[in-house]
Amino acid sequence: MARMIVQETALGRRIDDIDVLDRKMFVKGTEEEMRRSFLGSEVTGTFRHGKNLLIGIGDRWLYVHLGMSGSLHMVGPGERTPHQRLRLGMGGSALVLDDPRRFGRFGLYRRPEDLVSEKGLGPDALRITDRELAERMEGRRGAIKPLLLDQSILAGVGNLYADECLFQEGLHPATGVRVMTGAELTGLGRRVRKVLETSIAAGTDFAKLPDGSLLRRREEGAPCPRCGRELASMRLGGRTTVLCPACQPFRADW
DNA sequence: GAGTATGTTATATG
DNA sequence: GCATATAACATACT
Repeated sequence: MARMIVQETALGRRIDDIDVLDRKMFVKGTEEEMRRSFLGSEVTGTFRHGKNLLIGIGDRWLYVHLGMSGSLHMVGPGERTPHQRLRLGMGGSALVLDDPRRFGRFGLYRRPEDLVSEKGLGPDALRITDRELAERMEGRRGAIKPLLLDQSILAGVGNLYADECLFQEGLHPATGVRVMTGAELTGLGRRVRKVLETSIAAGTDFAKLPDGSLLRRREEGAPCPRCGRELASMRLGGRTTVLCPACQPFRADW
């Protein structure tokens, strides 16, 4: 979605002002380098891989990761957001990175390939094939959910979407990946793409997701969208995990 | 004050 | 090397 904002509001526009409001989040490259490349240059394109976004400006790519609470906005003249961390001015309006918790990051890359290799990212979750997913899970041990969140296996699945995918597939998050069948892995690959596509189509507004989506009300004690029984919550890999114990039976004999 | 939160990374442990 | 758990990061909210 962040990429779409840039595509629709910033593409082709010229940067005439730069405001780095949080140096701690500026993790790669220098402000000098940014000014030299960006000022007077146009936004030429975007590139996304998993949760990482690159915005081409001049001869550099602006790297943006939204962390847990970040967001991108195009704001009008004089307008500001509550937690601005970076502002790129263009003809009065500005592209703003807002992030209350400051877990987000930004920086500069020379080429998109550098981002993928430097971070060791797996295939993008929207484009990964069923076979690729199955292959990359081979030889692994442990519960499926933490593996789904591992950005080096596939890039782009976060905690909430991992829960949604496993729920849709009727798989308990702690299912041992070694006891999963080929068909289950294939189904999961297809589900990952489907869940992300559906969310994007809904503008990441969970209320607009189809009936039967866990994300519409992902909380302990809420009714399971499929069977109506109470959803349970547990911690897995340090992350809150919501599931339906009835629809997602536990089997982890690895 | 305590507990929790959509992510990533470092560190310790088995 | 691999997997797991925990803490840390920084802030908002219940």
